[in-house]
Amino acid sequence: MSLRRTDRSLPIALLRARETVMAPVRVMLSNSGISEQKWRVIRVLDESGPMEQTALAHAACLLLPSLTRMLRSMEEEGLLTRTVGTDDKRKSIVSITEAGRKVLRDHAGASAAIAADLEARFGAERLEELLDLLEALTDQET
Amino acid sequence: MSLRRTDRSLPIALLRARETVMAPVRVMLSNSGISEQKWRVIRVLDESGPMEQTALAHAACLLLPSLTRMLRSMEEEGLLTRTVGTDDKRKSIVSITEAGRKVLRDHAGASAAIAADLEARFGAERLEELLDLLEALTDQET
DNA sequence: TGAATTTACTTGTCTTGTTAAGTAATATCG
DNA sequence: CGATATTACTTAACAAGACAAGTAAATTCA
Repeated sequence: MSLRRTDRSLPIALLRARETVMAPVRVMLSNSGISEQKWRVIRVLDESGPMEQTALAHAACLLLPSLTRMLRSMEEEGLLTRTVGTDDKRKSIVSITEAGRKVLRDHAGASAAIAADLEARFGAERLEELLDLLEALTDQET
Repeated sequence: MSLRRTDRSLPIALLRARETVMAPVRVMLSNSGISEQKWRVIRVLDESGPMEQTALAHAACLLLPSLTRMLRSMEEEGLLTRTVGTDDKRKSIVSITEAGRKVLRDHAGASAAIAADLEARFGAERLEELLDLLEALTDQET
């Protein structure tokens, strides 16, 4: 009963692939003062509109405690707002602000350039294939 | 210049896929008292033999400062040993111990079962295809 | 209706991620 | 040879990951 070679272990392969892909993104983000996690939060909010924290945490791949702390500082920075749910007062609805959208706009060009470079070097077709497989895998075990 | 849909963003797709795949692994590891990161370290050491910290950090996808801290506690737990390099005294060579190997053996069965379950549900062929694409992606930008 | 659950966060604690700065050993270059 | 890099870690400080416990607002159900 022996273990798989680490480069054929899916969790490890996913992690290594992500580290590779993130390298240029980290450079971009370090020039913006925003963390990788906050970048995901505002992207999800911009894409999906105002949403509850639980849904936001799930979509941005964050745990609720981490999100709670981040939202506090992001609210102070003016990137988003939180309002108590009208129907259900336990919920808090998070919305992106214009300042938040500006951060996205300010880096959309660099972000697109990084994606385009990857697509050119890895191949558009293989990239689509990979994204399809990843999406299928994620949908697998909901 | 707009951003890619988050489920078509490779960094985010990789992260989401990994979260999905890791769920059962986390359950297994929580029953062992060992963290996901320490699990990677002993797997790499078992696979590749004694190695320097820089190489180990790279192979296990950890930053050196994180590794430094982890190695201290793992050494105390008896999972591995560190020796100063003979030729170059800056280097420290890390080796897995018998106790470390025992941790691997103790969970190899559960680990293989999780991998087999995934393979069965996702399909062996698609899994190989996905691993090939991930490996190609990782090799892309060395 | 009201006691017991469940849900949606929040807080606390500890480990790990991340960046910058520090230290000691080795390599390089004038 | 000796001053100056460079390399291989280590330490420090703060953000984020992870798990457990806490709180307040719904929901369920006897």
